[in-house]
Amino acid sequence: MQDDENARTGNQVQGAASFSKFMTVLQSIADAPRGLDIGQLTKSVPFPRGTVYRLVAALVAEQLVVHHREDGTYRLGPRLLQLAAKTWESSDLRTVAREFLVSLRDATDEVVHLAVPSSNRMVYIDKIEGSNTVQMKTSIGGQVELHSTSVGKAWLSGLSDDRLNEVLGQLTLRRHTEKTYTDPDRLRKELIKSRERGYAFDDEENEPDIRCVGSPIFDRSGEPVGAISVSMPVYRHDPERHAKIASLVFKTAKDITAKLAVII
Amino acid sequence: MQDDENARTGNQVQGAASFSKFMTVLQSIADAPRGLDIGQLTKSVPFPRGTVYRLVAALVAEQLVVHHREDGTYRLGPRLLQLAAKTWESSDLRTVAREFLVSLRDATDEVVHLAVPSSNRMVYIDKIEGSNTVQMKTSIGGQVELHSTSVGKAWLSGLSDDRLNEVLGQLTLRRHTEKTYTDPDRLRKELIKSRERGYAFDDEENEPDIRCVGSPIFDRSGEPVGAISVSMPVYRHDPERHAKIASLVFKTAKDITAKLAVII
DNA sequence: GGCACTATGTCCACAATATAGACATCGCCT
DNA sequence: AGGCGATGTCTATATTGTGGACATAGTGCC
Repeated sequence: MQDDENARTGNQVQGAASFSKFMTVLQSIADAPRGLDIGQLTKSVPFPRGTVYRLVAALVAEQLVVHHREDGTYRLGPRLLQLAAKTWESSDLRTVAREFLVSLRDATDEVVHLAVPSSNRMVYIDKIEGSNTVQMKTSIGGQVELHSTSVGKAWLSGLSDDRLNEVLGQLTLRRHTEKTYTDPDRLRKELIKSRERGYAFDDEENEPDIRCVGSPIFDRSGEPVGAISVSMPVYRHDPERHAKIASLVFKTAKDITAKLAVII
Repeated sequence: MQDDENARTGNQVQGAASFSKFMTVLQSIADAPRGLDIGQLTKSVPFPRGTVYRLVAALVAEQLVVHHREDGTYRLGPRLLQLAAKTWESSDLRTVAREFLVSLRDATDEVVHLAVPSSNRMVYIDKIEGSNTVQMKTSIGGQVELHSTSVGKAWLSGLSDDRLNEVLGQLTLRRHTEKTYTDPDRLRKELIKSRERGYAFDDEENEPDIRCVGSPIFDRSGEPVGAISVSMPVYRHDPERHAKIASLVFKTAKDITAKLAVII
C-alpha cells in the first residue's frame, strides 16, 4: 500500500529526492510543445540554476532530452520515444483490447478510447477513430481528469466504496463546463448509478458538445484497471443511439475483462 | 561535441551518478518483454539489492514503472506515454496516418515507416511490419540521417529551395555505404529529381542490401512535416515492383496529407 | 519433519553525491 | 562607457544515496 500512497501524494520515496528533480525537469520539457531553452527552463522549475544545468546535462547524456543547436531549446529525445513506444507495444491490456475496440468502432463509427488510471488521472493508451471528420483532439498519452470524463467516471464506478471515497477525497472537482459535477456527493451518487447500469455517461461535462459513454475493465481480482469509451458530438447523440451504444460499450468492456482473465 | 561523447561512453555527467542508475534499471525493465520481478531485476543490474529496491520504488512512485500485483513483475508505466505524448503524436500525424500505413503494408507486405524531422535527423514515430521474416532492425524512436535514407530525402525534397539549401548547409554527408551521396551538389540534384517525381529512393545508400521508397507528408501550409517509406531487401526489389510501390507510396502520402488538412 | 539454503525485504552508519551560492563572462540597452 | 540581466562554471558543505548486515519468509533435500 505504500507505493500507492507515494504515487498519490506526488511521491516521497526515501532516497529518490534527486530523481524526483530530474523528473520535474523532464516533465517541464515534455510539457512545452516547442521545447524550452535554458532560460525558460530555469524559470519553470524551482531549482537553483547550477542545479538545473546539471540536471539537464544528465538528461541529455541519457538521450532523454536533446539540445537543438539552432535555437538552443531542449526537447524530448529519442530514448524517451523509444521507451514510450515500448510501453505502448508491450501493454497487455492494449493488445488484448485492440480487436474489441476496432469492432466497437466499426459498430458505432465513432471515436473509441482506451485509458488507464495514473496519478488520479486517466491516460489514453489507445484511440481508434471513426470515419467522421469532426473529431476530438485527444491523443494517445494524453491525460484527462477522473471526475469529468466517461473513462474517469467509469473507472471510479468500478472501485469499492472504500477506495472510491478515498480517491474522491483526493480529487479537486475542477469545473470544465456548466455540467461538470463539482459536488462530491452528487458525483458519488452519479457514480453509484453508473456502477449499477454498467456504464458511465459524460454529458458535456468535460467538453461542450461532446458526449461519451464509458465502461470499466477489471483484472481477475476485480480491481478496475482501465476503461473504454465511445465519444460523439451532441448532434449525433439521441436516446436510441445512446441505448445502443451504451449496451455495446458495456458488452465490449465485459468481453475485454473476460479475455484479460484468461490471458494474464 | 561533449554531449555526444558522454552519450557514447555510457555517460559521465558530473552529479548524475544516481540518475544513471535509475536509467539502467528502467532500461532493464523496458528490455524485458514480459516484465521482471524483483529477483530477476536484482540479477540483471549491477547494484546491491538494497539499492535496487530503492531505485524501483522511486520509479514506481513516478509511475514510470508499475508493479503487477498478480505476478509481482515490474513493467513500464503510463507516465512514459504521458511524457512522450506531445512529441510522439506530433499533432495527430501518427493517428491520422496509421490506417493508411496499414493499407500500404497490406498492399506491399513490406515494412512501412512513418518519420518526422528532429534536429536534422528523421525520427521514426511508427512502424508497421510486413509478414516477411527478413526485416530491418529499426525501431520506433530510432533516428536516421537525412541524406542517406528515403524518409530523410523525401522530407528534404519537400522543402522550399531556400530552406533546402539552409538545411543542406548544416548537414554532414557521412558515408554509410558505397552508394551514399556525400557530395552536396549531387545530393541536391537527386532531391530535385525526387521532388519532381514525388518520391525519394534510397538505393542501398544507408544500409547495404536495403532499398527504400519514401514520400513527404505536408501540413496545410505546405510545409513537410514528415515522411513515409516502404523498405525492402534488394532481392525483393525489381523494376516492376519499384514502379508499383513508388506509386503506392506517393499516393498514400498524398492521402495522408489530404486527411491532415481536413482534421488539423 | 527438520535443516540448510536461497530469496526477499528492511535498516542505518558512513561515504559519496548533489546543492546552491558566489564568481566569471558575455551581450544588450541606455 | 557603464549598468544590468542573462548565461555558464566552480566548489565547500550538507544532504543524499549506498550497500553490507540483519531479519524473515519460502523452498528443496535428506
